[in-house]
Amino acid sequence: METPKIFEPGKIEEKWYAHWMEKGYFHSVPDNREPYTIVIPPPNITGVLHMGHMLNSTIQDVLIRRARMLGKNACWVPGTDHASIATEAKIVQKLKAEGIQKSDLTRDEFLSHAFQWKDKHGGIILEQLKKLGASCDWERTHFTMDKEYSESVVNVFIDLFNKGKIYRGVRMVNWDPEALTAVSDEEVIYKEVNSRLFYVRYKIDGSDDEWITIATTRPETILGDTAICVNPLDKRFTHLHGKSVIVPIVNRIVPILTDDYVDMEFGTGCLKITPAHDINDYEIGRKFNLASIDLFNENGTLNNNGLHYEGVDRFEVRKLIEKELHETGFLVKTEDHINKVGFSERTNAIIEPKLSMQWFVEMKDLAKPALENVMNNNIQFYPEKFKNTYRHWMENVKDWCISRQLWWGHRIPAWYYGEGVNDFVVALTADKAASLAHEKTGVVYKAEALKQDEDVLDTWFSSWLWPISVFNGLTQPNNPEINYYFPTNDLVTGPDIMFFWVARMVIAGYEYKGDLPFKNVYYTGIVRDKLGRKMSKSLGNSPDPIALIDQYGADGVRIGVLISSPAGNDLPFDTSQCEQGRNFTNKLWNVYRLVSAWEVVDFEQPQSANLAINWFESKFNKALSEINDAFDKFRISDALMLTYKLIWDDFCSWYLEIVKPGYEQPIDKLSKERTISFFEKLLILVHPFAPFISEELWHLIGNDKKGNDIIVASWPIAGKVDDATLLSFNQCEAVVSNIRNIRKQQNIANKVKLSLFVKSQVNEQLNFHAVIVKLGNLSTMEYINEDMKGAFSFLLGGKEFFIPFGEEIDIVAEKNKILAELEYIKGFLKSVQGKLSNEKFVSGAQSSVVESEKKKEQDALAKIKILSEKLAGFE
RNA sequence: GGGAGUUUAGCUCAGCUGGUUCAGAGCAUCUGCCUUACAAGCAGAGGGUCGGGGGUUCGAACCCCUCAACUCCCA
Repeated sequence: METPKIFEPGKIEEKWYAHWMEKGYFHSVPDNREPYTIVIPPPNITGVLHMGHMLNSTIQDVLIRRARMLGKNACWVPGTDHASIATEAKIVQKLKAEGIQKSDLTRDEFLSHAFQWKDKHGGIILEQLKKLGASCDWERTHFTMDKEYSESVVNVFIDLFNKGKIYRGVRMVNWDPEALTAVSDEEVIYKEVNSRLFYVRYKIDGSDDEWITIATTRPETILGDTAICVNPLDKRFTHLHGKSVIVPIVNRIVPILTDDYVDMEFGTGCLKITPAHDINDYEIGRKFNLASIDLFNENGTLNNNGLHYEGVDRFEVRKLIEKELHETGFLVKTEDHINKVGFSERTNAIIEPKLSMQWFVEMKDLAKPALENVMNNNIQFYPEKFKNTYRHWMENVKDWCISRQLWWGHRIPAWYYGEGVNDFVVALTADKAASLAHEKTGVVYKAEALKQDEDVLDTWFSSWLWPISVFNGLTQPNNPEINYYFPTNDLVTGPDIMFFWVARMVIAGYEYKGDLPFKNVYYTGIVRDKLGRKMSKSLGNSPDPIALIDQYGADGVRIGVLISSPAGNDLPFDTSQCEQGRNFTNKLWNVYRLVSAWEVVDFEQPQSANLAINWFESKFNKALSEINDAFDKFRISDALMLTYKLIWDDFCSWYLEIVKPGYEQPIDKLSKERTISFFEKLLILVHPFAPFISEELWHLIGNDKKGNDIIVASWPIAGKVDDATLLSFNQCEAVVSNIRNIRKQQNIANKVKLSLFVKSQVNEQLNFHAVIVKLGNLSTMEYINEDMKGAFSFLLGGKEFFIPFGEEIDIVAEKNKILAELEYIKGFLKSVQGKLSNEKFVSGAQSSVVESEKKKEQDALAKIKILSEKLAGFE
């Protein structure tokens, strides 16, 4: 059967993935090998695979596959995150489409809908990862709301509460009026928006016609003003200190305060204070003990403090109140203005700062070991620059609002026995709570009489336990698995969740295991499109990864996303990169086509082949050390590029071209064996990047019989490197290139055989004589002592090479070429001599540097001599 | 407003402690080849005042100052 010219990935991917699964290669159990563990950043169960996952997962798979080949017990734990806000929103939406309102359902009914949805759609993204070749230990798949996992989360809450690190209180929080929940500071995204600055005048209380003008971007909050404030140093307002103003529309009399928080340059230098709806105003309000007048309902409409605007949406009120202020003469003017507005990360609704009763984690003490151990590199960040960002956040860490007014998530284990603020206890079960309440109050409560907190916990309050809880490290402390796999080795994630997740996992690691959760954190960049835009659903600029895999093959896509994505750098993605990846797999395929077609006959190995084998042995070993080094430094793209060049340039373009016999000629046994053995090793190196084709070819070249698979083949050990061989091969390459160059310039067809003459002081053959003859397509290659006239020539390593002119030769062009070269060398000599004649250089520079300059001078002089003689030869 | 980072070929990036023919790689481009594994290929070539300016040094892509542009984080 004819082997197709083009590699067809679709045919083999499923086959090998099923084979690997069947053999259980992905599954890990603790043994006496060294563990190598990665926990996947669990994607949202609502998610479908996007390019960010592709990048992230490919990197993890590369690391895992290489570790497996290095003989480690590789364990990549997959799973999904319940993603409370995103998922709840999705389910609410879905129910709405079916004509069901969330408010019509009980909590239990809603949750049953949610779990049904999860069971049906929750695993899509994991199935997609399989197409990519991800070698996750699927038997270990976890979900952040699994029974045992949930137990860990709730217990951690109880534990932190008992340690006094969790408290409940009324604070200014970020309110998402669409999701109807509080969110953490990290879930607010500030964006610049075009808005307007409204100048509104307030009448000074007790005056006839004296006014003060404030500037605000939020005129609708005027109804909640309880003061206005100026800078104490602002001379414009000194005469008003201690007076009061009348707030328009509500006609409330509020004081004029002074505080240096107020920026004299901004607006009018006079600020209205609405403590209920702005974090800074809130602080000022606390300082001056001002009343907070809450204006908004949970959904962003105005409440009964909004007077005639009650029930109207906050942005609608902004328009209406502008009109009213204008008509009543309070609005002085408006200006266009750019300001930063907070948006909800999940719903994109504009966040409303709102006072509310929530649960918080006190972060300050918890953060200490987490900061320390990153700063001292116990946990290493790649790239290191992210340490700065991390430190900045940790040093200014704020308390973490962890309660969410949602149903989908881990319900807060607080039980209320009364109406008072402190009438609650925290416990795992109602029974336990009842007895605690009894202890606390002396009153006997029935478990059924207690009311559990309605709120659930922030998703990240469960994700931060991920590296511990996927091994049940909290529910079964010191079980063999947690002891074996934890701390995990590497974490691969995006810098965008450094605070949400990475920092908090580090905190949890130290708090609950007294140890780091992972040793290295590799931050990937953001995948962007050709135009540099972030890939997103709304822009529609994100290619469908599965479609890409269908088009280019999983291996091609993996190479495509890795080929230019150094750690921490954004990846400007273009499908042409997948094309490059696919072309590379095709190249590998054709190596197989070539080598497999060689017919072996027993004859003596040609010298050129022998030389090539010796050279490639060294070349391979050298490249292998470089590749290992790149991996050790998490320079994955470099490792790939080194592998790519080793295969394409060194192996295919040089080695195979030397070894390969002429058309329909047989090959000797030894050369074929050695070639296949090199190819095997190269396939191993390429396997982490291109698992499917490497497995396929591994079997096609005969490893079927041995019954082993490349996925568990041993990573090669770098052997001896003979530098002298590498050096002389470089020379050989240069000679061949020069010959080809002359062919090209003179339009001499490749088929035409040439003669090459080498003039050399020492009368010995070049090391790679036979190789040059073969690749240069030479009829003869001879050594001479005299210059040759009537020939093209080039200089290399102190030797002069001549190719006699054939017929139609352009003498003038040849002469000009030599002249140009001479010119260049003379310039070079001048700069070298300039250095050497500079006394400061000779005395100041290291002697080795001076020596090398002297050597350069000698070489240049010799070259000039040769070129001048050559030129004379044309006369 | 505060902080961090980036700027090297058309694009994406390497370039270590300032010193070797150090200005590099891949892709893209151009030229010639359907040569017998691969045209998804082969061979060859061109292309950069290292963001601008100043300084330190015998010597600067690299160190210092300054200006500019961009990116990210925080408020």
